[in-house]
Amino acid sequence: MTSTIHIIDDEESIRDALAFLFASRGLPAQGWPSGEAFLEALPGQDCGCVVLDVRMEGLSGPEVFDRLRAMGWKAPVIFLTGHADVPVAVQTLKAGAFDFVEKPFNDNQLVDLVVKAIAMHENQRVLIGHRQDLQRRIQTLSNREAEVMRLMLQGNLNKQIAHALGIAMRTVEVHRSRVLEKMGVRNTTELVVLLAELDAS
Amino acid sequence: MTSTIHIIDDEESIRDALAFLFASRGLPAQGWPSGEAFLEALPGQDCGCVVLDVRMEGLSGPEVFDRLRAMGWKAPVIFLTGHADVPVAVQTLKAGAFDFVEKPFNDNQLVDLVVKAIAMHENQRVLIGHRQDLQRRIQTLSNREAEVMRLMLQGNLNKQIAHALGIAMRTVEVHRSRVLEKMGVRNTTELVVLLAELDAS
DNA sequence: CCCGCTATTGTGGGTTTCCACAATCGCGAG
DNA sequence: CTCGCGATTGTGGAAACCCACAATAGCGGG
Repeated sequence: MTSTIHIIDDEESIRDALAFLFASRGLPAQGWPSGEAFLEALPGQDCGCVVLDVRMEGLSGPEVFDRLRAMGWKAPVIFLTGHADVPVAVQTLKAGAFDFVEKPFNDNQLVDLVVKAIAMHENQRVLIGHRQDLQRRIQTLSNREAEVMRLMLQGNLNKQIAHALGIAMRTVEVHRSRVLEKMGVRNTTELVVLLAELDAS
Repeated sequence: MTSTIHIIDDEESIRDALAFLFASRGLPAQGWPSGEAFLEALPGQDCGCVVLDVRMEGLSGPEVFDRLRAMGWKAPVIFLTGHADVPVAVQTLKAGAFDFVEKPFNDNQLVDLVVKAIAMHENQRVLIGHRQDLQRRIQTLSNREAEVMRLMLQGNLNKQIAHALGIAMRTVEVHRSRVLEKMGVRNTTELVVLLAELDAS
């Protein structure tokens, strides 16, 4: 596992302790003294997970989280808090945070949590890649092809599509064939299955 | 909206205040003095939503929630708490609770929340109904028909299915036709679309 | 034993899908 | 103006799908 865990906390002792904990488990980690510093550097490529303190000088944890979400951030975010704050916990979880942990925490449990978060992120990265690949294929379709595909997906016969679009059935066959070729599938059934799999995730 | 809101709280004043609040907004409500009482009566048919206090004599809110989930309960559950308890909030939310609200709460916000929860439940009820209908149709298939359908859904030609099952292509045609008839669709595309839509929800 | 149901198979004919080969037209870019 | 691309269409032939009509065999229940 090569993903880096990014620890954002204005307390150096906490950052170092966590970095040491993760390093001792073979998990690469990097600390950031503030949300601002992290947002400015914004290391995205190798990020496996963010461990984010709620209370910080400057931008708070939830504020950093909002910024990340606003820019389409995908890596999981685990909040740490030393103060019981139910509304913040509820709000961040409902907004998509991976988890919310009170200090003091159990080392093993935090590591397990981080490992789970990284694994989930990895799975999602694969799915996102597939979805982007599918999107690229869809982008190669001409307008007409895309239109024919939409009607194909409704289970229409070629002659029904021809009638709907006011063109010859031979033309529908041409478009249909090109759609299947560009989408890399054998037939309409495979196309529906492919689109459905990625729609569901 | 005919769904009932079930309020579970061992404090009669809270139950009555909430029942009054909901009634004043045209939302039918019923109070229960304990989790035990609710679990014993277990009104399921008209339940739109459960509002559940965390701290109670006997079974606690989270314990009631666990019992409900264990029996496949579907209606949304909103927790109320007078004590900041982050781990409980996090755990119940991650276990599927609809929301977690600290007392004192804003009347309008709680009502909005309940209305949202009921609407979500209604949507899910419709989907569950569709899924059950689909399941019933699938149950009408003979073993052989179900087997042919599985291969159909993979985009196989009749002759491919015939080869895989070691039978004549004519037989595959017969099974295929009966599958489409029993599933109430025009062709394999409609069948895949139908199954995918309900799989995704 | 009879009946109903499922599984299986065949024949013949119609419909739909698929496509190689071929061609025209319109539009936009260089 | 030329070229490339997309949209459109036709011909002819093969493959795949669909099904009415017909039949046999096996199994379980009454």
